[in-house]
This record gives sequence, C-alpha cells and structure tokens, in this order.
Amino acid sequence: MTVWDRPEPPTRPVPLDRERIVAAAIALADEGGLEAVSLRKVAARLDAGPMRLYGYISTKEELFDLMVDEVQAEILPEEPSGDWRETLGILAHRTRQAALRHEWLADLLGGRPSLGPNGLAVTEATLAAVDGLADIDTVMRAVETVSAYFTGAIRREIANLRAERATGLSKRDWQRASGPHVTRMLATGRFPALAKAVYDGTDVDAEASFATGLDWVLDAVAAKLTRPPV
Amino acid sequence: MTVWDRPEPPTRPVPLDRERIVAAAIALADEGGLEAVSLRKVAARLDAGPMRLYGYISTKEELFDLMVDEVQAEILPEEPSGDWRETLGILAHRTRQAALRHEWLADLLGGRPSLGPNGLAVTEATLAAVDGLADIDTVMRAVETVSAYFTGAIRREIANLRAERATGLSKRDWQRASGPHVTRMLATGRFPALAKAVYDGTDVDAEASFATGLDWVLDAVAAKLTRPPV
DNA sequence: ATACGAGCAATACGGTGTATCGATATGAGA
DNA sequence: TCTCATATCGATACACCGTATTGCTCGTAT
Repeated sequence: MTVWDRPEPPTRPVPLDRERIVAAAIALADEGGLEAVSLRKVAARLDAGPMRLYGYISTKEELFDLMVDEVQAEILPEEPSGDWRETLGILAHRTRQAALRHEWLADLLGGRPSLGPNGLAVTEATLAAVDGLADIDTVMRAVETVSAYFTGAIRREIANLRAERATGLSKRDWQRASGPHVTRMLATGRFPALAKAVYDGTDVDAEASFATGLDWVLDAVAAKLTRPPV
Repeated sequence: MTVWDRPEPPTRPVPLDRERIVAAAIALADEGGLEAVSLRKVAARLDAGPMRLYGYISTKEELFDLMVDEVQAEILPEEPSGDWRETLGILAHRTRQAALRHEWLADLLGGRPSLGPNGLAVTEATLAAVDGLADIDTVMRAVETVSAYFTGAIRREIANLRAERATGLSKRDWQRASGPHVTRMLATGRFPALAKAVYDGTDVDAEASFATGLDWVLDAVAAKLTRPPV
C-alpha cells in the first residue's frame, strides 16, 4: 500500500462566515433579483450543502436582514456634514443610489425595522444630524417624514423602472401608445385628469424628480424644526 | 338497474370568476398574510384544482395585482370634496386604513404600478383634485411626493406593528429593555442620538404621527402649488 | 486509546408555481 | 338524433423551495 494507492484525505470544507454568505447572497440578488436567492443556491456558490448555512442564520428572512444591513454600509457618509439639511439629503440620495445598484433593496426597504449595526449607524447619523434642533418628538417626526418620503419614492422609482424594462418602453411611451389596456382605459374618457397627465406631461428625469420632492419635504421639515414647537 | 343503483350525474363544477378567486385570495391573506396565499389553497377554497385558476390568471403575480386593485376600491372616496388638500388627505388616510384592514397591502403597495380599474380611478381622483393648480409637471411632482410619503409611512407603520406583535411589546418598551441586541448596542455608547431618542422619546399614537407628517408634506406641496412655477 | 462533542452532509418531508395531457362534457352541424 | 369538434377541467408531473432530522466524521480532551 504505497502513498499513491491511498487517496488523499478529503479536503476540509472551506471555512464559512456570515460575510461570505451574505456576499454570495447579494451577488445572486444583484444578478437575478431577490427571487433568485435561495439557500440552496447561496450554499452552492460556497461549495456547501444548504444545511450548512443554518449554523450562521436560522431563517431565510435573517439572511435578507443581513443583506440589507450590509448594503446600508454603502449609505453611511464618510464624515458628517455640519448642515442637517445637507446630511439628510445626502442620506436620501445615497439610499437611492444603493437601491439603483441593488434593485432588490427596494423590495426590502421599510419592510422590517433594520436593527443591524449598519442600520443603527444610519439611524444614528440621521438623528445626530437633527439632534437638538427641536424637542425630541418633533425631531422624530421630522426624520420619519423624510425617510417615509424617500423610502416610498425609491420604491416607486424601482417599480417603474422594472415595468419599463419589462416592456422595453419608457413609461410615458408605454402609457401613451403601447400599453393596450391603459390606452383603452384612457380612451373611455373616464379618466380625464389622468389622460391629460399622460399626454401633456413630460418625461422627467427620475433623479431630478426624486430631488425635487425631497427638497419640498425638507422645506416642510425645516419650517417645523427651526420654529419652536407650539 | 333501478334509478337507485345508478349514481347521480356528477355535479358540474361551481362556476368561477375572477371576483370569487380574488375574494378567496384576500380572505386567505387577511387571515395568514401574503405568504398564506398559494394557488393551491385559493383553489381549494373554491373546490377546484389549482390548474383551474390558470384560466383566469396566468401567474401568481397577476393574482396579487388583482388583490391590490380590489382593495383600492375601498380607498375611493364617495364624492370628491372641493378642497384639494382635504381630498389628498382623505386618500392618504383611507389608504392607511385599508392597509390596517389588510396588512398584506403594505407588502404590495408601491411594489408595481397599479393599472387596474380601481387603481386608475384612485390616480384619477388624486390628479383631478389638484388639476389646474399649477403646470402639469409641478402637479405631478406634488401628487408623487404626497403618495411617496404615505406609501413609505404606511409600510413602516405596518412593519413596526408586526415587530411589536412578534415580541408582544410596544416598540419603545422593546427597544428600551427587552430587545437584548438593541439594548446592548445602545449601551456601547456608539449611538448617542439614537439612545436619547429611545429613552427620551414618547410613544406617539401611530395615526397622529402619520397625520402630522402628512400635514407637513401637504404644507410643502401647498407652498409650491399656489405659487406659480419659477 | 477511548470517549466525547461539534460541525457537517445526506436524506427526507411537505409544500410551492406551473407545464403537459388525457378525459369529459357541451354545443354545433349533419 | 347522432356525431364530432372544441373548450374546459382534473390529474399527473417536474423542478424547486425552506427546513427538520439523522447519523457520520472528525479534532480534541481525557
């Protein structure tokens, strides 16, 4: 029985950690959307059996939580600006950019409280920016309002983007001509204001539209923050 | 071979239509959340095989679309008020109430463009309310901003509500004392503003918080709508 | 040398969405 | 009235899913 007769010992499995698991899951999601993320496929990317993952997470939902938290690291600004308005604006824009890079984020954003380290850090940065500008309840209302806005806006933007991609047409072209159902509905005359909006509205840049709405909301918040509470 | 020996002829299957299918699906979702909705279970409620549904819908996603559109009928106000601000506010509040009745709506809201008859009617009502108050692009920005706000706010509210239900504690109690992870994180001192918010903030009524944020956003929109565009 | 304990892979279960296809009942045409 | 085409439905099947269970295989401690 020479060495060559004996097989090499089975290679020890590649060590795993949450970081690698989450990275694999994010890669999968970036390529094929959230629905392409299955524990089996994530595990396969790491040359592991599906069950191996259960040492690191105990549920698929938890994997999603980790994914969101990981991406939230991209949102944190390097250094805090002195201007609360600028800080909030930057956070909103960075969240949007993260969602454009990882469209699946739109499906998860706001879906559950984000309590991971990066999620908490984002919240901290947000609160720190407006801390002391008013009583705490007003401040809370302010940050919640702003984040409700950009959460909703991002979600809609991604939803529209997907719809456009699915039909290969810009939103307005599609509404105007090629979406047979919508066209037919508009032709019924039951939606005059909508028809007008579709035919007369211009196709605005998504980022500009996001920025405008954000500015308005920040205007509103500014009015409440700088004035002492009634 | 008497009559009694012969079985009765097989009863023809109960006729189906989208309305009945959607109603069954909504019932299922109301009881057990979106994840309780499976084509098999929906079909079973209607004494049908799963494949039968494919005559009425061609994909599960389409069923979700129908569900959303159905619920949007609950949102439409009976008669339009003359005041645009009141109309937008009512639409927002009714959407929120619909989401409280059908929590799964929060998972779907804003997830894709809603082009069903009721969805279009809601959009029409929204646009009609502000029609003519400014140039069309400003008007679009206005309704999109408001709806981004309440979409996001509703989603967060439902998310928090679920988290509270899962732990049996109010959000603040849970953050303060019982969420071991959060407590530990706050104790690190790395999140001073957040810690202050958690410990000093009061537990505000969700509806009041929603209404306040909404008012702020409407304030902002009002400022842009009543003033001619720059 | 042996016992133990952790980590891992394999297997299995009950579910999912949906494609395919054969039976069957219904309505039309002869 | 009988026959045939057609639409509809049910069963079956497939590929996949998340996860519980089980038993093996190691490295380590005794």
